Amino acid sequence: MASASLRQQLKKRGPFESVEQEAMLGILKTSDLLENRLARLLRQHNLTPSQYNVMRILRGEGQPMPCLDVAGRMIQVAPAITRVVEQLVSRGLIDKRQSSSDRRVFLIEPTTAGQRLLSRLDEPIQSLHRSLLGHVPKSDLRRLNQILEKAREGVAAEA
Amino acid sequence: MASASLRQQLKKRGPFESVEQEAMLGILKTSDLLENRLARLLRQHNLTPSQYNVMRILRGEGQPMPCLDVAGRMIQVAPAITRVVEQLVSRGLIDKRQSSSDRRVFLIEPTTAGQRLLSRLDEPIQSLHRSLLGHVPKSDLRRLNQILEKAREGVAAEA
DNA sequence: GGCCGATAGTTAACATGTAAACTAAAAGGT
DNA sequence: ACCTTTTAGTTTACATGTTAACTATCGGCC
Repeated sequence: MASASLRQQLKKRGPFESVEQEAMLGILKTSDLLENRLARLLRQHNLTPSQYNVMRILRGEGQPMPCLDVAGRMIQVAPAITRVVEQLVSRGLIDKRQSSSDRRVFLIEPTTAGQRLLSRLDEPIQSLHRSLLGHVPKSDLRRLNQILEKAREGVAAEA
Repeated sequence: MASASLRQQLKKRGPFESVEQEAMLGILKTSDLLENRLARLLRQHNLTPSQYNVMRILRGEGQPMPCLDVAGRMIQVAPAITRVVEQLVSRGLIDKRQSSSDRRVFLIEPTTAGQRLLSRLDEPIQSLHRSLLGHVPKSDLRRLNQILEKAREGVAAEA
């Protein structure tokens, strides 16, 4: 193993140059892994992650919501929402109607079909979450959530 | 605030249904935030995140590397690499040559121009990392890295 | 030595995300 | 009332990622 460790010595200036960098890469990589799994599950129900997100946000809100408000809660940018909303409307999962008080805004909300689909997904999604992260102790996950939230606050702040 | 808390009571079954779900969403959201910032910085140097990743992996390896090995270290799938490699070759940042021992494999490595570009990016990238995550105590980041690694192990395992 | 499965990589078709320019309606100042 | 600015949303053009089908080469096996 002498040559292997020699090569390591040559090629690595230490695996990471800073804790921040390691955290950055770790978050991005973990996120990709998780998102892949989620996408795979949703595809079985003919939903993309974006479509699912929109539905989930609408349910969380509990009342009709302007398109751009939905976009604001995702990372996505306006034009992406326009398309996703089109798709969901054409599949009969949400309704879209022009607001009477401000004719610029279009309000969207789930149809009953959309609500049913979302309910059917609750169990599989929960069970995916458990199967993906269930092996991590809950205390660690709580700690993780705290730290991530702290991280996001700072990122949003220095806009 | 009576009506607000009433509405909350109606529309929320608690913000999350499980720690796992909260962690999942937290990771995905944080990752999106960070990736956006990184992409913005890289764009100023005419690089996409994928292109930068390929370059970084090649530098880390320290010797010519088959295309698919590079793909393996990213989340990406083969065809994506083909295109990214094309772009990098056409911009003179990497070299690509057919292996003599196995003519199926194409080895890629950074050109000196590529190495220079990468070096020029080191400082801005580090400084981005610090500006994005510098407000989180290092001990928290170390803990975060541990937990994320643990999470990834389990996810990879239950393939 | 010729077939057969596996592997490296590419091509093509398509869904998704992003940026920039545009339309329509509201808000506000004069 | 009119004109300018702002805001909600769409359209267009393009870069990126993903899947499936394909080519070329290797390796083993008979």
